[in-house]
Amino acid sequence: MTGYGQFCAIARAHEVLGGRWTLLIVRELLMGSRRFNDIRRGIPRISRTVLSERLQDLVHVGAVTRLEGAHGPEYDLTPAGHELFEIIAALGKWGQRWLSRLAAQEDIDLDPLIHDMARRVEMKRLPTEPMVIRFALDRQPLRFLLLKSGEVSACGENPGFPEALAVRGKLSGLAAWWRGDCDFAAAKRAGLRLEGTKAAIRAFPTWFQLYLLAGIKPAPSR
Amino acid sequence: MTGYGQFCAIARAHEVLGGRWTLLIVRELLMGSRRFNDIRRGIPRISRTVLSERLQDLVHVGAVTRLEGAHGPEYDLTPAGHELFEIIAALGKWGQRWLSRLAAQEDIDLDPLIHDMARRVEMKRLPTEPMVIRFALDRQPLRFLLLKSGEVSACGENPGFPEALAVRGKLSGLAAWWRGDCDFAAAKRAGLRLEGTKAAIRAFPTWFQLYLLAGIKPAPSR
DNA sequence: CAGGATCCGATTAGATACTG
DNA sequence: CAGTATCTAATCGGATCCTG
Repeated sequence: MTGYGQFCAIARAHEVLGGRWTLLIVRELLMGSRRFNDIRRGIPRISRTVLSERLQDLVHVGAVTRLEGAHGPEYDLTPAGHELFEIIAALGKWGQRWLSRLAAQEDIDLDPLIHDMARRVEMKRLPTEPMVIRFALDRQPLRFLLLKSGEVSACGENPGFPEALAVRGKLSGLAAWWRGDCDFAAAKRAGLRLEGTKAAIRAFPTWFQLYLLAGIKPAPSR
Repeated sequence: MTGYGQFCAIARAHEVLGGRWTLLIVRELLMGSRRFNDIRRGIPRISRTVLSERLQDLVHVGAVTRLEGAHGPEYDLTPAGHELFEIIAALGKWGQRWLSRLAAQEDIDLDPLIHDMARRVEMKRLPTEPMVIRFALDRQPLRFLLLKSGEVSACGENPGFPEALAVRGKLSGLAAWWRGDCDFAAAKRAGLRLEGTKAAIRAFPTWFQLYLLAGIKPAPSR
């Protein structure tokens, strides 16, 4: 069957937005991604085929525009698309409040996390010298985060700057800290490790604004 | 693949709530349905198998409880489930504002509409005498709405009261009026017909509070 | 009424290869 | 880089039959 057969706006909205991946793509656009492969970096498990389909669907329902930019296609939200923020925010708030946060969230990828961290670097707090942070976590692919004034980017090999810090150990610890579940000391106790100069180790947690929803804390016990 | 592999609460919430039908079931529970087949009346296209699965999933994530009532199982929302209202409301608001309302919404079922109308009868405005309204629309199954003081119910045959009114013609017109897209006169011009005494025909639109989201109007042009 | 169990067809998604 | 085309594998959903 294809539709819900309902007059109700909730059902009709869910028909066009409820598909797998769709709202995650909108989330990426809300966070500022514009290019096809930029969106993919935030959602690495989506296939190109499906991303392409979903973007076309979103254009079709009027939430997204596709424009030929100077360096290739660019996607952007329409006014209707921007209003999807309310839905995304409500989903995120509910998730932060009610989904078990300490549960063994082992099946996550590093790339979306790095992608988010790169977007939320506090430039002003960075040392003036350019540097690179190495992420060598669990079974994740090796990643490097380049931090220099006015430029932050993630890549698979050191782009040629001094390695100020290495992040090792358990990805789940890094994610728990980033999500606002625990402070950095607890993340270390959960198996995250930093290696580098004492100064860099101490400063690292201050270089970022945490995850956008980190301030939303779990609902009281149960 | 099963999960999105993301740390993000939006993605994690979507993993447990984003399945087909799931949020519609929550909508029904928010509207007051408690019994298995009561939920089905509001969502006739769901199969019993899937409804059963989805309810179990919702119990598993902690949004719903299942209790053995005197007359069989009853489902209810937990505190976490009640907070899903924010997501549902955001979805509904977006749908009312941005989804084309006049588009040929021909593929809808009468039953969910009657189900909703039955919930939103304005008792005080009803005549004192019990009565029945016949719904004979398009290719929809014949339905009867029994209105008597303190009791409203929909059924497939006249339960034995005078038929004050018959509603005929196009279901899409009735739905458009109910959703708040047009007034009743416009619904008639779109192919809806009422048959009965002049007084009943005039009074009919006043017997109901319209659809919960009827007050949310479309976003300005485009 | 409220499901569980099974089977089978429809849909969807991922992998792969190819294009401008 | 940004896709499209095609094939196949996995998943999902509906119909049917059965139970307490």
